[in-house]
Amino acid sequence: MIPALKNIGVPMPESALPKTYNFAATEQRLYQWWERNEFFKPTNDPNQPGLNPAVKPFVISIPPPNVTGELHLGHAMFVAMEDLMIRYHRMKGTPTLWVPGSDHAGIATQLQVERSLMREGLTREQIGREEFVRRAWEWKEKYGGIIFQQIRRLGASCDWERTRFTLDEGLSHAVREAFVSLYEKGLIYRGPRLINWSPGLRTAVSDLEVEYSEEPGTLYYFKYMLADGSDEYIPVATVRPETILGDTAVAVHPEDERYQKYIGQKVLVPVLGREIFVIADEYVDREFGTGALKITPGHDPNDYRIGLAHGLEIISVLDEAARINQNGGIYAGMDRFECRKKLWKDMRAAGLVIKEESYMLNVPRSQRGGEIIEPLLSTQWFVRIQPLAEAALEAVRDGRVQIVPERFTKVYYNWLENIQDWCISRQLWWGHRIPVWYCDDCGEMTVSREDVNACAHCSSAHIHQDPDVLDTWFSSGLWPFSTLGWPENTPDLKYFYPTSVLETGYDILFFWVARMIMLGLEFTGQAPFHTVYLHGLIRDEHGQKMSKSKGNVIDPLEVMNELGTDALRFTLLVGSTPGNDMNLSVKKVEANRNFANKVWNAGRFVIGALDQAPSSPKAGAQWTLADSWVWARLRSLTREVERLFAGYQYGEAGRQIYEFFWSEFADWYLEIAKLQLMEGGDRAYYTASTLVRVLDTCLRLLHPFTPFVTEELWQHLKRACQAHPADFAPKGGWEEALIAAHWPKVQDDEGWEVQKIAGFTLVQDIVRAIRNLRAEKKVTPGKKISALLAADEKTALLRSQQTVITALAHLDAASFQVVDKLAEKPQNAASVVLAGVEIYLPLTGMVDVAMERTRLEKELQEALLQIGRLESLLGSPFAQKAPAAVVEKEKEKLADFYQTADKLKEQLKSLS
RNA sequence: GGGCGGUUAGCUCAGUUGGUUAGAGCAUUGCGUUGACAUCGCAAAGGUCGUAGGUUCGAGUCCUAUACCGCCCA
Repeated sequence: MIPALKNIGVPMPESALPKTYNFAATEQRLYQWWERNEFFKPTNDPNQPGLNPAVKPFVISIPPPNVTGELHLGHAMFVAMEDLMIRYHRMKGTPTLWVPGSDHAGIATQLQVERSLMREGLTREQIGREEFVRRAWEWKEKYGGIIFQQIRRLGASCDWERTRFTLDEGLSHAVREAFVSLYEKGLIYRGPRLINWSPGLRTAVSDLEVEYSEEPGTLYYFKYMLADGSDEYIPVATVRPETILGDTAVAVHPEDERYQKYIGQKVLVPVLGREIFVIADEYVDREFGTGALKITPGHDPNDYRIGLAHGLEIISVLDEAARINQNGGIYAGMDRFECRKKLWKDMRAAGLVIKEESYMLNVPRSQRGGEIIEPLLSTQWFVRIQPLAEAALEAVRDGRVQIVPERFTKVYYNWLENIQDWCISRQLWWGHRIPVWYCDDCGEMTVSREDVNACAHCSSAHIHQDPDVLDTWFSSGLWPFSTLGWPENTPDLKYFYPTSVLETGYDILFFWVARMIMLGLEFTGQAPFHTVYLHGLIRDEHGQKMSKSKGNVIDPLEVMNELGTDALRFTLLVGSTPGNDMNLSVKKVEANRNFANKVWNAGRFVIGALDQAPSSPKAGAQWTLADSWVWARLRSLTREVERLFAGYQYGEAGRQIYEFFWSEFADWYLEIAKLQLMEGGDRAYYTASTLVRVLDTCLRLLHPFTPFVTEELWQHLKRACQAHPADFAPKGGWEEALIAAHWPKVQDDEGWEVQKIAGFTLVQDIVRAIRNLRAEKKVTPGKKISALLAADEKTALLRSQQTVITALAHLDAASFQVVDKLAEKPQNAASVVLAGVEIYLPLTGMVDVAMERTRLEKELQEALLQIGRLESLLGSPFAQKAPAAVVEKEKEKLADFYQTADKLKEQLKSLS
């Protein structure tokens, strides 16, 4: 169903087509035209009368970009991929919905607003929470639309009327519902845990937001003196001396003979002099360091676990800014790294230092700021993730969700099988505030979907809401259904959920995809999509990560400005394979800009060709060899594209369309069409018809890749055809727009194709051979020469193709001759043999007999080589074991080479 | 430590049920412009498909081992 066109201007200018495709004058105009004519809206809309609920829609939720983010190639990639899928399904006639939206991006946005405050000399603490949030919204209103405009430039055919934002009322409602519902089920809890603390941002972050980087550091060896006053000590090694201040045990392996005697004894914490026990734990690696391990449960995840197991005291020695707190005695107030130096110095003075060693550290750094993350004991909110994870694992295991490429399923399993509870509270101001109120009187918590004024337990009005907000990914995790209206059972949710494909980069498989599956299953009972398609990351042309500091960033907007959106899209789509990173260079985009121009010019030619076609044919179609060939090839291409699309092989499909369009349709058929048009009459009529059909089909196949140039050209084509009395309309007539035109139908071969393709291939080979020979003999391209072909059983075929061969090989038609056999070889002729066809180019005065002999001998040798190869192949078990068709093919080749060799021998004889 | 990916032409990459002379774009070389396109055309050169084994009539493609590069998890 195509929406009716409103009368709001034509989609193209009236003037004749320019020689070069002008993307700058096209893209915006077409985009607006599509959007205004509601081509981006689903054709079967549950909010409109006449919904057919039985028709299954195709739905994608956009991976929401940061609301104040700027377009980068990652966006360009997902837009290109998703728009391709959307356009394809739309053309197939499926009701299609692509839901756009953006993410409030807690940390990123808050930082931006803080930065702008800083320019006014303000901090967020100074202006207070309420004012800060107000300003953040202001910021969002001001800059939040930019990313959408940029995504529009990429040609994204989203339904913009359904645009969502994670902090919208509806989505906030969904977040509340999700939080409270999980809490009520006991799947959300609050408590002190060792979490990852970002001292710069002053907030907790989740495990996923920590990245580990290998960095050179030092392993510090020192003495843990026994508390009994003896000189004995246990040597201990650490990479973080400042945490010594928080040590609450020294652990050794229970079977370690060196230290067994100390187990249960007390040792003294350096400088502080605190007494702590020596404990035994199998976790200790006897080979590492000294084999004795200091235990700091307050500042190391592994120590934390040991601490819990042994009931050790947990001492936190760092504050929110990672400065030493009062537990650090004389070091209180010092920065963590400063303290490290000072303490070590003091220990050295105290004679406790043994040695230092260079050591490769695994430093936890913030994914956001890059600062060193501190494991810190802190009271936070967590999602008890195991039950959710198990359901999410099952959904992939039993195939309800399919991950493409398949290898990522293993990564997915591995992560979910070892998942830790998810810390969801953030000490930020920009985000969904945690819907929990604490009572100042009775101390109880009130967890509520609605804002409350009184404690649910004692009715006290002395309550305060939890100051923290939720991890942005908590709201993103609800995205596929919250954007459709959940928790309300809206018509959109009923009809469009579950969505179809979730397309994104593999780098957020855990952050986002896994969480959507978990939360989707939990809240809707259904997997939020049936397929996860993961694309790779985009790097520079040498595989380096793009970064501002390296200066190798390619700005998609600049590329689009210079080379056009279609060129960029085609490059991203065709240059990548699922799940693999791609290296992008502007050179590649240029090549594809050229392709868009090629399409444009082929289109200009076809449109011009209409003038040469009579208004109606006198008789039924008499297809030429070229007509049949191009048609057969096109149908084969259509089948291939369909097959590849079904397997998410979009890149390969694009390459094949490119290949066909340029190397077959433009290079060969168009050239032959010129000849056929010149014949006039029915020949011209049917040629024009073929040109239109092939171009039309190609534009359809290409449209999901390069929407702009194809739509523009197609509109021109349609208009030109309609102006022609014959119309040449495709089956079913011309649709309003290519974006809503039907996708080419796959058709099976009818039997005649193989022979036509073989015949035409021979013509191509002969033309190429002649061109080759001419180039070799330095015959100027303009010069028409005569040719003589001896073609045996191919004679009739080649005679019928005389016009084609002579024109494409620049031969003199009058003296072109195809004969069955030659009684006598022509003298002074350059010759070549090809699939049993002898080709002679009489080049009087230009043929050096000796050189000709050498060349022919070389060719003969090659033929004999092949004969040898094929004979031994066919003499081997291959002949019995390989499928008959494969064997037959080889036999035919052998026969051809026999013929060729014989003829070469004769030619050589006649030369002497 | 575990897992995954890559290794194919000078560069960047395709090559998905194994089918027998391995493809493209860019770069290089030669020739060429009076109407589709110089954002082009015609032609040329360029590869023991990382290495070593194995399976098979047949391996770039499947299996095993291994080297190097990269990524993810711990």
